Amino acid sequence: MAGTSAASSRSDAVRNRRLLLDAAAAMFAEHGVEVSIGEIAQRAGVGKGTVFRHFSSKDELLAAIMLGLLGELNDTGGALLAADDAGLALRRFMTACVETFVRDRAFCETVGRPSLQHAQVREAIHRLCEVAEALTARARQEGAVRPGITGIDVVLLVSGIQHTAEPLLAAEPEAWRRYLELAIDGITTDTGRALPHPPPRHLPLAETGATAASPGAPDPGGDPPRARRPAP
Amino acid sequence: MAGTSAASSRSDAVRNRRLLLDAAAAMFAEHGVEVSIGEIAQRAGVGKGTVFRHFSSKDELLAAIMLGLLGELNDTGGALLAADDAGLALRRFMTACVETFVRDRAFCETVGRPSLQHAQVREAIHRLCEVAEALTARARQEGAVRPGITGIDVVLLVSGIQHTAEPLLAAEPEAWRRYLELAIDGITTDTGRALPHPPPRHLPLAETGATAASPGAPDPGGDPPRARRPAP
Amino acid sequence: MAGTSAASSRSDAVRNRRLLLDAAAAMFAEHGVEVSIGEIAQRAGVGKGTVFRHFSSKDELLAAIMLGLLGELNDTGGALLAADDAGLALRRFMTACVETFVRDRAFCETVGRPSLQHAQVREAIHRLCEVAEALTARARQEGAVRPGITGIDVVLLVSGIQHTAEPLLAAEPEAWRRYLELAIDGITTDTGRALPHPPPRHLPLAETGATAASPGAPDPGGDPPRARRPAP
Amino acid sequence: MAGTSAASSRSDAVRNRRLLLDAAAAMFAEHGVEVSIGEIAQRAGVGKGTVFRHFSSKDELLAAIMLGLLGELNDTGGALLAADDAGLALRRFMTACVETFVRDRAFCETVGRPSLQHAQVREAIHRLCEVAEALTARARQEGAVRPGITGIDVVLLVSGIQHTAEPLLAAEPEAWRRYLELAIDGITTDTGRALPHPPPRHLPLAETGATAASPGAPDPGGDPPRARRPAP
DNA sequence: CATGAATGAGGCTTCATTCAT
DNA sequence: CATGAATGAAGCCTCATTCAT
Repeated sequence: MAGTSAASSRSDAVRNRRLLLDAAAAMFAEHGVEVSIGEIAQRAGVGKGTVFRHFSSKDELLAAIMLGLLGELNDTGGALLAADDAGLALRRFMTACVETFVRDRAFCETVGRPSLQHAQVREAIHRLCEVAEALTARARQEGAVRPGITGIDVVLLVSGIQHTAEPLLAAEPEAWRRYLELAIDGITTDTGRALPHPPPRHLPLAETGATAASPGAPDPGGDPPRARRPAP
Repeated sequence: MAGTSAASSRSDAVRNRRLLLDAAAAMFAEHGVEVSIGEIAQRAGVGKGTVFRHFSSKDELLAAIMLGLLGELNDTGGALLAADDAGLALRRFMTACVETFVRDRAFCETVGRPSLQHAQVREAIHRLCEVAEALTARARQEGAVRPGITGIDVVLLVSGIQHTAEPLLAAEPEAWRRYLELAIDGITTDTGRALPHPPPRHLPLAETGATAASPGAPDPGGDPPRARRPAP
Repeated sequence: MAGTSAASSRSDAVRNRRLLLDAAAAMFAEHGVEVSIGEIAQRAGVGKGTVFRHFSSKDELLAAIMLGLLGELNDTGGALLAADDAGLALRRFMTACVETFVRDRAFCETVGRPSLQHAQVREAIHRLCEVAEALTARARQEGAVRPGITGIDVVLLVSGIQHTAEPLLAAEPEAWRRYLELAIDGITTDTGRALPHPPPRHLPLAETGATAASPGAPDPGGDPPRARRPAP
Repeated sequence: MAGTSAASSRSDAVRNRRLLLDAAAAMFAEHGVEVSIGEIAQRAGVGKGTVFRHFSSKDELLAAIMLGLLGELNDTGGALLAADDAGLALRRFMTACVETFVRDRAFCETVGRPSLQHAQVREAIHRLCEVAEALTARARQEGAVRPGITGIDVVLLVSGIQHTAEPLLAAEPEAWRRYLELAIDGITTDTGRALPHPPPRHLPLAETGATAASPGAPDPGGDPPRARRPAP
């Protein structure tokens, strides 16, 4: 019903997109990926249809938020490459990463999982690993981390740190610092002994049918590759 | 007691119960707690109703599986208390824990989360923390772990290790050993510096209002305690 | 598994039937016809299958109980036919009826409803109406009830009295006496004015396909004939 | 408020809501509260989900219908308070009530039962009792009803009248008039004898623990308060 | 004969997504 | 463009009845 005059459709849309991203970011952060589109729309003060006008699916919306956060981390990491103290830079990068994880439930559920369907998110995670690798390499050369530690290790660790601290966070929001410190100690101290498993070369990010899976056999039972356990 | 009940004596029922537990264990392990009762029943080769004959709800079934796994770990930990080398005993306990986590997606989603509704599971986790504390205390006295590390730290860490390695496991099922080693190095090496956050006193396990819930924080709107981030 | 010797199968069965009838009577009385077979079996201390050995369906079991109660009322009514004071006899019959209704939730839900499928129950209700008619006729002749009141009226009224008092019974178990008195006053006092609707000739008891309904058209949408209400 | 909400403004939604209410009213009237949401949706020609868009649960839908009917009766009663002939006004009120009961199976199953969970429905029934009391009081002063008859008596009686006539209604839709007349005669004629039970003070409407529930009777095992009969 | 295990249809409810207004 | 109404698949759970032990 037209409504308040011949509204400036363009700027309205821009504003709505902003409202939507903010609302979705907050809701995903608080409630995780399971939050319903309806709740996000309500928080944004728009209709549910508007969500789908701006984002073709819930996954796209989620991806947009995640890309924003990943972008921030990539920027942070990039800036830290210019720091003098490589060890401190790495520590700051890891701190920034854990803070992001700790703040955002959906980020935890999305990043570092092999079930990532979204190409751009995979790409951004890949870049994050590269940034982490660059920072780690500098720290390695400086002797600030033990040999064999890679950027992927670092990215995986920050995700794990959040998970470690998770049960405590409601009562003690800063508890993650304890486990970050432990992890940094773990990758810093050179015990002389080699780690029992070679460093990961790359982060395997699931693809629905890319290289290996022939399109004719799309894994009908389909599921994120996980779990073994032989029948007992 | 509820649901799990005593013995069903009849041989076919026992067999079906076994089939059911195995199927549920496998499905929960592979697909996590979200797997549907229908799929479990199908895998077990029984009707949906049969699941509910043996377990009064999906939660009871899940709890039965989780209690089994937690029981195994508790037994393992208990046995290791008799070992000579306390440091090695702790390592073996942590290894056993991570192996369980790594094998079982639902275990990861259930244990160490603050949203545990099931009293017996909470109790078993509590016992796991006590076993971990006993093992850790011995290792601490022996100097095998740095001061201030507690059993709860250990339990939280093994959960985090699984999470850290998770993206690699499909391609490299033993990758968790790398991160377990890092974590053990982290809690072993005494850097002299104190950790930035005091050790956790207890694992906060959600309760609907039972014993511990302070009357001042009734959380009426109810939600898994999680997430910060004020509205932007 | 034979068990405790070569049990006297005959007397066992008799005993079980008794246990079952008592348990079913109590459960139907307390919880109404919706009570589950499982609960009845449990209360009787027998297996669910035993219920179906003795009664081919839940309806048969229900009918057996109802027939017992109806039989008692018929006997009571029959005995009262020999009483001197016909008015008092009728009052006593009605009192006995209401007491039965008030004691038994399933009796209320079953008797006097047009949805009675069970031939023997229909027959017993029919007999109850005849007994009521005999008592009423005597009272009418004696001038103890106004003209035009029939046995069917009486049977319908006692059912209605229970229903009237129902909401009060939990708090005041004897409240039905108030409404029984009102009803008796209603059928006793001759106002001189004729009642606005002719006395019912017979109690229409539903049949699933007896006389009218051709077996080829078994009322597929099937439902107790009830309710009109044109679209408003 | 809940569920029913304000206006839906959009014309198709309004139309569907209307269709839904009509369909639900008809189905509840015909088949009682046990009718399934699926059947209601089908009758309305909408999807099952649409029902839940308009009403947050089956209970809310039922309550909406019941509140409508109770509202009509309350309005009718209120208007009759202005009538000259208080006795006639009461008769007309009772007639309107019975007509509503007789038309609607769910209304019978809902109103006057102690198992009412819905606060607004309880409230509306309470108001109905007040209206009935006002009408009855006027009739009492006028000598049109015998002493001691209350509004609650009247409300209970109309419910009982429906129940009395129920078995006849399919064959003789107006048969209730006979029993209404009897009931009116019962409460009109002053026999001089006091009724055997004191008039009900209030209609006990089940509450989960709200206002009136005496702390001494918390009914922990929970069950619709009903049934006596000790275990045999 | 008795048991209680298994079945499976059917009920309520949620939610991503589509589409008429 | 925005809206929010409609959809329908899917999930959990109950229970009368059948049947292997």
